[in-house]
Amino acid sequence: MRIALTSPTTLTLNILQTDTRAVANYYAAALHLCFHQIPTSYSLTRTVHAHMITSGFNPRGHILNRLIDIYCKSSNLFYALHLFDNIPQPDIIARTTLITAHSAAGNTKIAKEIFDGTPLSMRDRVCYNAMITAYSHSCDGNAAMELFREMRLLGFQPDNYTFTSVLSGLALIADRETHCQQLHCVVLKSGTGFVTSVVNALISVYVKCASSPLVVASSLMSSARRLFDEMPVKDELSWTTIITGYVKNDDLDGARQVFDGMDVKLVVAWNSIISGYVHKSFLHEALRMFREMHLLGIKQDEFTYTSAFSACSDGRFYRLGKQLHGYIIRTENCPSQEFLISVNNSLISFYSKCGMVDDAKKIFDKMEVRDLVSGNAVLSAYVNAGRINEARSIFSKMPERNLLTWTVMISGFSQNGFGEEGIKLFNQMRSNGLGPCDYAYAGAITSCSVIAALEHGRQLHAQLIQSGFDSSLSASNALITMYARCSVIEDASLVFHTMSCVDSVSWNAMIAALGQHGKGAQALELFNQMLKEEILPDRITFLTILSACSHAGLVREGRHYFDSMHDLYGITPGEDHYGRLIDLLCRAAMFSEAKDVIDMMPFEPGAPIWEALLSGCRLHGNVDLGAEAAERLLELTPHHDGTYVLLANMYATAGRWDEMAKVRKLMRDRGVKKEPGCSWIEVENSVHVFLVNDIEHPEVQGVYEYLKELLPKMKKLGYVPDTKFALHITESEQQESNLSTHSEKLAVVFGLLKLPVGATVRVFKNLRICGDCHNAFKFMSLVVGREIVVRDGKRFHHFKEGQCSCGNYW
DNA sequence: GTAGGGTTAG
Repeated sequence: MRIALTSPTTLTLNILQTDTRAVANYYAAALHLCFHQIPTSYSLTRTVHAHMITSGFNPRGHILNRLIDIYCKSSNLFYALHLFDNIPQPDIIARTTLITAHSAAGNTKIAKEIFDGTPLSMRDRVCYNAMITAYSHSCDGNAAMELFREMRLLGFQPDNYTFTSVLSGLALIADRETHCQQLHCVVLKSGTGFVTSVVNALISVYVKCASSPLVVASSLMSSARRLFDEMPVKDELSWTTIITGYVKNDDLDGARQVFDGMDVKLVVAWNSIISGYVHKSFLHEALRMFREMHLLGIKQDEFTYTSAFSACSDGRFYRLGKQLHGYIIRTENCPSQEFLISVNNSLISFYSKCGMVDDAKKIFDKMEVRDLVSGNAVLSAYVNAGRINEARSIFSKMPERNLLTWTVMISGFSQNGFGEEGIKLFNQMRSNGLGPCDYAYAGAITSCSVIAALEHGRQLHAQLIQSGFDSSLSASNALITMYARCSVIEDASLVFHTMSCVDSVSWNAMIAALGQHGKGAQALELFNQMLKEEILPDRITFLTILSACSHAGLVREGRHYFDSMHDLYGITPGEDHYGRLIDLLCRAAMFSEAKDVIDMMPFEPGAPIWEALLSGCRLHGNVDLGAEAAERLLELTPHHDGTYVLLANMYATAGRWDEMAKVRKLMRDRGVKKEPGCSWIEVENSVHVFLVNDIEHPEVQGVYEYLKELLPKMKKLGYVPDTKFALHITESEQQESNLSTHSEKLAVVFGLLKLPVGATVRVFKNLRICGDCHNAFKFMSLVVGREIVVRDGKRFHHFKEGQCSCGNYW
């Protein structure tokens, strides 16, 4: 008999004897050689196995087990299983081998079948260990825990392996303090409390349990720390487990303390701390450590770089990010594929977040190998830049998608006003078998608010509750806005007031809901309540507040809040805030004050400022100032059609028809498609157009006459509020008031009244139904005795018998 | 044991 290993993959087989015992020994030795070449020994093993078959040798017992083991370990489960199935009475070793192999291959179900098929009398500790590992591996912590209990009840003594597996399984379901402590006791009693791997696993359970929202993190982290401090032997894992534990529990000082005590600081530890600083937005500190690491000559890896780019995505560090990009290209001579994918992915997101979408796309295009994250990153780059068509095209070409991909696209649609497509995509995602997460729900709900699909929104709300996501902040915040935009402000309020925890987004949403419904005073009341509860207002809160003041004509209050923004809350007003302030002043016809604000602004006025001024001038027919604003606006954004429309309407409001005619000629010459002061009403594919401010237009004349007639009746029935309401019909009435009900809307009503009952009506354009308009519509429905339905791109309103409801329409 | 891709408010 001769066995020779001539090369790593060749085995010379030579059988000279027929003594079965000797043959068995011979094969055992051959398999021993194969075993030591796992995982590349597959063909070698096949040769030995084939040899057995041709020579009539029937492998049994430990030889068969070894063969199964090798097949399993060299990723050939198929052969292993085939062999196993032909064993009349497989012993515990064969079974355990297969359980381990199936578990490693991710097939817990088969592992469980084998385990369940193993008689109790045959089971041993190793077999239990294997099955517990299988459960932990498949993230089934409960099953792991249960089997651990069963094992102990049956009198098996757990060992290191048992504890490590059951602890790693338990880490998945760690949300109960008692669980950890019980297991801790068992570990101590078993005498394995000094084994490094077991203590590491125990620390890991404490750490994960501390991250659970249901427990007090600090005491669990202290237990973990005590375990760590008392460990007789610490390995790399011990250090990183405790450091990342602190980082995950937002205790960067704790992490830092342990980190500083490390003799040899591991790259993983650096990375973990740096990423912690980035997540907590301590960007300077993150970058400081990054630099320190670099100066100390520690080799930085893809994890370090991705955190660094994430820090640089803030915009303040754009140049640094660019430099780092160049540095990596220069110094990484032979980067691995993993390195390239990770770093490029983070570069895509870096460039995109700094507003350089095309640079982000360039990185994506240049990548030789991409993964799902690359696709998602470039998709969200386009979505955030509002380039929805490019996003759509990326989405359709993506070779694989996950929940995140769908969520990005759904919210991309909703953010860009494509509500129907958002809802459609959400449904498609579900029919593809992907369970929505709360972010996806938030996107779908926002889609509903975009098209005012109240009934659909209500259904989603119900499903949200059913699937247990109703505690989700983002979904609830989206619900507030959905109900508000569908004019069911009571439901918006109900969602807000029943939320178990709210954030500034929730407050902003609710304040905006009130402000948009003309309830300016209530909006301010809620804002003050927010301050009382010590929630810090942010930039958006102030935008909302300024709008609310503007709509309610609360000039003094608006100015006060504008000033307090900087003085009390340290928020520097941006151009958008100045825009709202100017809007506020102009609506109150305080033009010289508005002009003063523009002159004193710390930056050059841009398009939003001039636009606010122009709209104010349009409202009051302030032709001179308006013309100046329009001129500036046309210099800055020459292709923006809205400017022409505003300008034309301004002249119309002032009754300067010659100038208006000039603007309209200009519009025709420059190919502007929009009509000044128009509303479109589409009825079963035909479109009626009403030119509202063009007094000479016969349809508009009709509207004006009609409204003039109705106004006294409205006042009599109380549909006109006491103050600050005006139908935009006569010059004198306009001057009386700070506000104007958009005459476009009234034109729409006028048009609707002439339509057959039940006709499908879609109203395009940005016709927001403010509180005043609401009253006018209610009144119309009462007077003319028919239902009026308005879909204004944002909301859906159903007026009937002098009331408005927005339900039961979709 | 570490990273990179998401949401909601104007």
